[in-house]
Amino acid sequence: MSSIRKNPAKLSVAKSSIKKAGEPARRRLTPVERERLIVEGAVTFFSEHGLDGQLRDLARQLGITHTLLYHYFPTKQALIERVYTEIFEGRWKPEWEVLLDDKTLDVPTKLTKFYSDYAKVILQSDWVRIFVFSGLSDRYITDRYFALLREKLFPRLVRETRKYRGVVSRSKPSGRELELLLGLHGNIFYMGIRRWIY
Amino acid sequence: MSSIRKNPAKLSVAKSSIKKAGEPARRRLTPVERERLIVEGAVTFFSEHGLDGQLRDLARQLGITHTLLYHYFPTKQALIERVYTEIFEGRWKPEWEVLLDDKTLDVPTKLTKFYSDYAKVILQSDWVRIFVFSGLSDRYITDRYFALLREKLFPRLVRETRKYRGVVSRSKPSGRELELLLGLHGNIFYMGIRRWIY
DNA sequence: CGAATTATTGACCAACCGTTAAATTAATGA
DNA sequence: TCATTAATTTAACGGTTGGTCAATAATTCG
Repeated sequence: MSSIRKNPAKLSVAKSSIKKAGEPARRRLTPVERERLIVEGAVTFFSEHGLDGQLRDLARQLGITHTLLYHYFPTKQALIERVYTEIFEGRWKPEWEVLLDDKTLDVPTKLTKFYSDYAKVILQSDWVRIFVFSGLSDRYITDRYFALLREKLFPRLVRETRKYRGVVSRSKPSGRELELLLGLHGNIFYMGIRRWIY
Repeated sequence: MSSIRKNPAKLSVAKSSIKKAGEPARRRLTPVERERLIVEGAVTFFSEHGLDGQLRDLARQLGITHTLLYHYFPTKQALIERVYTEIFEGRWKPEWEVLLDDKTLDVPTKLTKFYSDYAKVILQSDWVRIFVFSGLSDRYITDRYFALLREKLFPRLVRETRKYRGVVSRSKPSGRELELLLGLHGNIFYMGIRRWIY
């Protein structure tokens, strides 16, 4: 694009006085505001361009220089980790756990309610695309998310489906049970793939 | 890793005579042999590292220099296109079309036979991963593959399912019919995702 | 208003990456 | 054995990329 690499030195003084009419007199945000903009912009950006997307492009899209990103996040990986907590932990609803633990509801009702709402959260472009991008590269995000599922979701689902089947065992999930859970989760997730990836 | 960037000049003469015992006396292959090795190596490499994988890494894995790749393929994109034809066109079996056109077999038999064999071809690590990698980036490969499906497969499947349902129309596939086909194809493909991506 | 604070930028670096051109050297045939 | 061919390597270039740091300027406050 631009073939100019180095500007003549000592242009800065003149520059501030020139200030083309079109330029919107850049405002200075508080750290909280700026960080918010960066994180939200990063979610969109990485979901479109993948986790290999370049910080300079992200910065340009945000209307800032890429060096400013380093004022808020020490490394690119740190920014990516923040994106993870924003999307995958931030959109996790603790009320799901409450719902599945509710002893006044019957199992089919609980599961239906849960999966309906869970699907709404998961079936979003940024969620699905970032998840797949990570699965294809270092799996940092997918592994962390499955750890979340294993801790907060799977035990409850195993307990509920056993209750429904009249099984009383409290032993670890069998291979078949895990298969069922992954399959269930996968079928929802696959709807996202079809919608957002091809 | 290696901090040495530039070797002292004029080492080449000495080098050939040194030739460490471990070095396997590099052989010179015919263009056909070498190209085979490159294409097969590229399939594995790109399926592991994505289409953004670096030619220098691919070359190192092949035991050659990356510039030699340019002796066989003018650009990186040309190599990727070759990988596409190798995997997605090369593994397409014309006998599938013959099978679906066979008028002596009933529809369920044909469809079962076809999908069983088709799944075997699709459910391979390199096939699935390269397909997804492409879907996430420029879609060059996925678009081309769906064009292949639209031309050689979908018309036959629409015809067969209509025959099975007793419908005689020869009109273009309805939205519901396309949905069915994509869903069928997608469910098989999703098994690959579960197995090879996360 | 003038000084202090700090959000933001410009310049720069080292490593990386696709690509090109020239030099080298293993194989072939006369 | 030696000249020819061409497979393969060495060298280098222009552009890109994550990251560093000193300089700049918008805002705040005494």
